[in-house]
Amino acid sequence: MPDAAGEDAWMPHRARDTVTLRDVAAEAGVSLATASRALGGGRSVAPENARKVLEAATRLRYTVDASARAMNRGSDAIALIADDLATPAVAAVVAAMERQARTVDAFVTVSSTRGLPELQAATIRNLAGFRPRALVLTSTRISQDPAETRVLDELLAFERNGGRVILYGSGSVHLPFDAIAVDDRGSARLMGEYLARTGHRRVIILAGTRERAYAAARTSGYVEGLLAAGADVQDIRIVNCAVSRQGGFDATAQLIREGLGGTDVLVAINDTVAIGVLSACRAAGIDVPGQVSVTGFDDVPLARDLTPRLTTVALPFTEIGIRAIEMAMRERPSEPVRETFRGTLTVRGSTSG
Amino acid sequence: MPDAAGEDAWMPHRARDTVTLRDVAAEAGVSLATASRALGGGRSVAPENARKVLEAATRLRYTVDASARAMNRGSDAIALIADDLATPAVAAVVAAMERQARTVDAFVTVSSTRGLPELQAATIRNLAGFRPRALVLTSTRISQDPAETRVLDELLAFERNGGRVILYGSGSVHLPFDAIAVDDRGSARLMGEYLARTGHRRVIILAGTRERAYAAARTSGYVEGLLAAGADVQDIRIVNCAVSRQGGFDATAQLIREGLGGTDVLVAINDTVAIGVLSACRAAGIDVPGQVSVTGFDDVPLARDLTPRLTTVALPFTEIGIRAIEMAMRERPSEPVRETFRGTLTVRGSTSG
DNA sequence: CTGAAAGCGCTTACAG
DNA sequence: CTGAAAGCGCTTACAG
Repeated sequence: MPDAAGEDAWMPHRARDTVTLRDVAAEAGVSLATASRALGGGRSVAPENARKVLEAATRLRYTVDASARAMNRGSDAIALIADDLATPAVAAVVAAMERQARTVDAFVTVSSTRGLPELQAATIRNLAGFRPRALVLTSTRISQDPAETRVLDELLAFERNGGRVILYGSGSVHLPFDAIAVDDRGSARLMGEYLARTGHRRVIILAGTRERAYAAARTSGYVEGLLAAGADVQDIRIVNCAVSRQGGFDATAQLIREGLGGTDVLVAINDTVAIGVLSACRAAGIDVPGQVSVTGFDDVPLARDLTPRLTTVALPFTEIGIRAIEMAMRERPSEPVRETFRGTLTVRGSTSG
Repeated sequence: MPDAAGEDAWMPHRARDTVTLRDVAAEAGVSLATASRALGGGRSVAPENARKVLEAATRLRYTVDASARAMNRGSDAIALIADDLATPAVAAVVAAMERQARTVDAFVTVSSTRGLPELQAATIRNLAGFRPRALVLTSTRISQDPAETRVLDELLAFERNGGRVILYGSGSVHLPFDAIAVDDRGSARLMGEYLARTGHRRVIILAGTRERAYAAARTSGYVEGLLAAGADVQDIRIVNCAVSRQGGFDATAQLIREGLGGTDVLVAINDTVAIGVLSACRAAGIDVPGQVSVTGFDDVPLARDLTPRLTTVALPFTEIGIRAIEMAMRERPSEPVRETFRGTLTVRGSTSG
């Protein structure tokens, strides 16, 4: 601590330079190397010395400088880049990642990009500067934007420099990185089959919008399942809507105005839309599931708290978060690994039958 | 690049060592120092050389090592620690912070702690290791937990080591750090006055729970305003509820079951609770604002999309985010600075009068 | 404007 | 098990 006035050491309330490993070593009466080993790897240090160092460290409130450490042994940070952190599904995955990371001495950092390719690329580049162990990218937005290739470039550059890249989401199937995917189609199919099996025949699918990566897959899955279990393609109607509570509300209100006719079920592209659907039904005095069933997809925490409780397809967010960390922590495999999760049909109160 | 087989340079698909500033300098035919200056400060470099360096850097896809840079000139990261990132109010502040940070070449990192003091302390410690420029802590949870003092200790230690600490939220008024506060009481008072002025006399306040730092202040403010504008204390009822959509829903459903009597308005502690209140009213066929008015607090983005649109107190989240960054970027003032924001009464469709 | 050199705070072969 | 020394990738006085 290069301090002109030695007196400063006695004035704990004055701002001072950071306490450094050198200070700890001095305080403990050992060499820098020993202090480092005692706090770091824990490799071969006399118990007596280890104790002295630990004590000195806590006495001095020493915190290792993560930058300096990262320069030598690599970072233990894992950076997640998502469109929007306030989405329940993303929040669930993040929570699981954080929990899992703690068990392997890693550290999760999150950033959001609103799904904008330029911002994604810039964020990757920024984060890459920290040389994190891995970058986990998840996006529900599809785009043919030229900026998209910049995203790919940045990812490749990061990997070339030794970082791990993990993709999560149904897009980007063709990219040369480890990936965690959700079998949206197969999962949605389970819902379609269940609905047709329980007598739902006239179906309206609130399919979201094309720029959502999962929209087409889920919609196809719904239709497939319905047909496979006996529904008639003539009785299935597909309606687009904004992917939000409000989008579900508006689309449903509109449908109600036009007349729901003999519709048996409103199948939403995800839980958030389904919540809007339920609100619109309630607002119009339509009983769910008495007059019409409603279903979602995701099983966000809120889904089981709604009235009625929402029948949906539960995605294993916790496992996904855990797996993402595991992939991030292991060496890069020779071939990209792709792991697919399927959802579980979760029947609750919003469907009849 | 210490590479045994020089041939590797010709095999772009093989993983290689990170490209370093030394490589850029060599490629540009200048010294390390000049390369550093051209990319870093921009201080005094011949235009010709600057161009060469920039070109070499992009050609080599060079990214500065943030750790190495941080060791020399300090980090440009600002770390936000919140209870829960998926809260709309927090999300709004984070978005504003990120945007503002970009304008000052800073970088926002976020972490969540579920409001648990142990996790808060551990997170502060972890992040402190990265020597970020500042730590912005926001928590809505109050606790007399002994672990709370560990939080304080970590914060002090971080500051002692030269970091900036910014608190945001109505708790922790007494702590010796720069703070951004919301005048919950004064803001709520505006709502109370408005309601009494527009003829609302029989009032039920859905006051949340005690462990929310802002609950008591807002409730007091509501009452104060109501009384100031002519309401009778006898006609004001305070009901606790969980601070969530479901909490608002349940409490309201219960009230409806007991009979709302001549209640003129249901005053929620925040918008999220108000959303639950609206749902419960809708479910019970109670017209808002025809039969009863409903109000919130925060003005989350969703508030204006509800049916009816929610009358609420708008908090200036964008300004708060901007201010937080500004405070984080400037030198520590000799005395802690405390800045208070007041909300704006925002009348929309959910109140009569 | 430029370069050689010292130094940021750590970790880790290397030789005891 | 331990310490002196080299080195991680940068930045920044210091002397031209």
